[in-house]
Amino acid sequence: MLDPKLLRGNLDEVATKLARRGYELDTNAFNELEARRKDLQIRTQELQNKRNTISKGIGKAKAAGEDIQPLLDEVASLGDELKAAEEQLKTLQGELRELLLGMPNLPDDSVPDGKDEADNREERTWGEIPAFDFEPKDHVDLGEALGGLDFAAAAKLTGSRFAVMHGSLARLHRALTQFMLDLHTTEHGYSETYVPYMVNEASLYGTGQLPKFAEDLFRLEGEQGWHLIPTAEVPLTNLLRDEILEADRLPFKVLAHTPCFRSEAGAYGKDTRGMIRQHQFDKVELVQAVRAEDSFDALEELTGHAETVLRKLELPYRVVTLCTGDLGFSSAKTYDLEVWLPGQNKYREISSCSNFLDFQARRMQARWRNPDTGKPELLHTINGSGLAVGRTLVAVLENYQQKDGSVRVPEVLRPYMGGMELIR
RNA sequence: GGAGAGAUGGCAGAGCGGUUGAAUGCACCGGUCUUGAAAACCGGCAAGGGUUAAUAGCCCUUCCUGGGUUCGAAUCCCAGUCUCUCCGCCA
Repeated sequence: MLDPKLLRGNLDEVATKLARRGYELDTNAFNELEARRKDLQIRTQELQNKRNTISKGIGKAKAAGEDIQPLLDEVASLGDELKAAEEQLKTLQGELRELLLGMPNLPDDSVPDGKDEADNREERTWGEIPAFDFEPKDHVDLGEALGGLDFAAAAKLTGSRFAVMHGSLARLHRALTQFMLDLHTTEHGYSETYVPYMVNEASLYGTGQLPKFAEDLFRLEGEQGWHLIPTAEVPLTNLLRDEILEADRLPFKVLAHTPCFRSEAGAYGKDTRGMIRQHQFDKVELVQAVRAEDSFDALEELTGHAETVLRKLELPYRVVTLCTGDLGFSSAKTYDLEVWLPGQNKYREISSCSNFLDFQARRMQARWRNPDTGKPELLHTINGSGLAVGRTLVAVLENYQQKDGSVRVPEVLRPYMGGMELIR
């Protein structure tokens, strides 16, 4: 959520920045709504003040044994007007809040303008794109031939966009997860965390999935309003909701390995083959919360942590800065890590690292106490995948494949695979 | 699932329908004392919002959440959430 004070004071500037990402802010409508809010709020609070003053007077008069009837008469006339004003104010503030909750974050100045992923800016590439002396297969052909990937079984058990893994590939999936967890906890300073895979609506409002993106989520039946998590970002970041951290707890760095559940509404026909786009996939998620002035450094650092996974796995990748049109709702700046997939002959997203500034923190009142002032200040939140496990498995299969259809095991994974060097 | 108890400031813990945003203790911050520290003593110390140039004043809201009663609710009523204890069931 954007700072309401920023909107009041710099509306045109905010509108200009929002326009960069294709969000049209009706400044006249906002101004009109805001003017009404101001009037109504001032009037309501005046009435409340009057009522409070008289009521206290009644208490005193009664204690002194005086006649309270004149005071009762005076306050009686207030009643209806106050009630009406309070109700109107509540409605109006609800409208303003809805508007604010539906407004995306402002893109950082360093974010390139653009319409879609074609306008993203490549920052750097790493690794050699492998040259094969045979026609490389994609992960589906490789996995099915190895007997480790079974999409037909998954379709029978559940439906499309699910996977069943067997044997060495299932183990490779687990090995990748363990490798990532160990790397980030021992070398990058994240605290391993176990979280619920279902969250309530307040948590989803906090990170920005609600109210606008309900159709992307799986909602469970029942009164509670629980949803399956689309990413561990939701439970991890919401650990800080309604909290005030002491300064010595910063930077706050946590990580979790969880399954992620996405309805993929609106993705019909997209990436229908294989494991690229599933309703359920595993991910190791990195989350940081830091002081405002540290957040862009933290974004670089966290992106580097995700890159380290790819480097240690020796998978070629590139880093792109998402353009304004491709930027996620809550993010001010996002780097995508795209891994090279020989089966598709292109780079595909495998991690997304974002700085949300105080956008999420304001929604969830996540603060830290500045010892210099003694006052709470909003945190800045940063997160990124480190990495999406399923897509990493795809990348390993396709980049490490051999002519005979076997797959070499990356060096760093061998300890997690009981020393196995080759999957055949 | 059944029965009972509870939810108050960073923590512990008082609180009669009326000058209670809330006693007291601990923690924390500042000061006095001290070579320094501790102790002792003095003072300060919730959050969110509005107004405003203001991080100054003033005002509003908040004692789990949402309704209600009342001139006035932390205190009374209703519904819900969560925690604890006992019983049942269970990985």
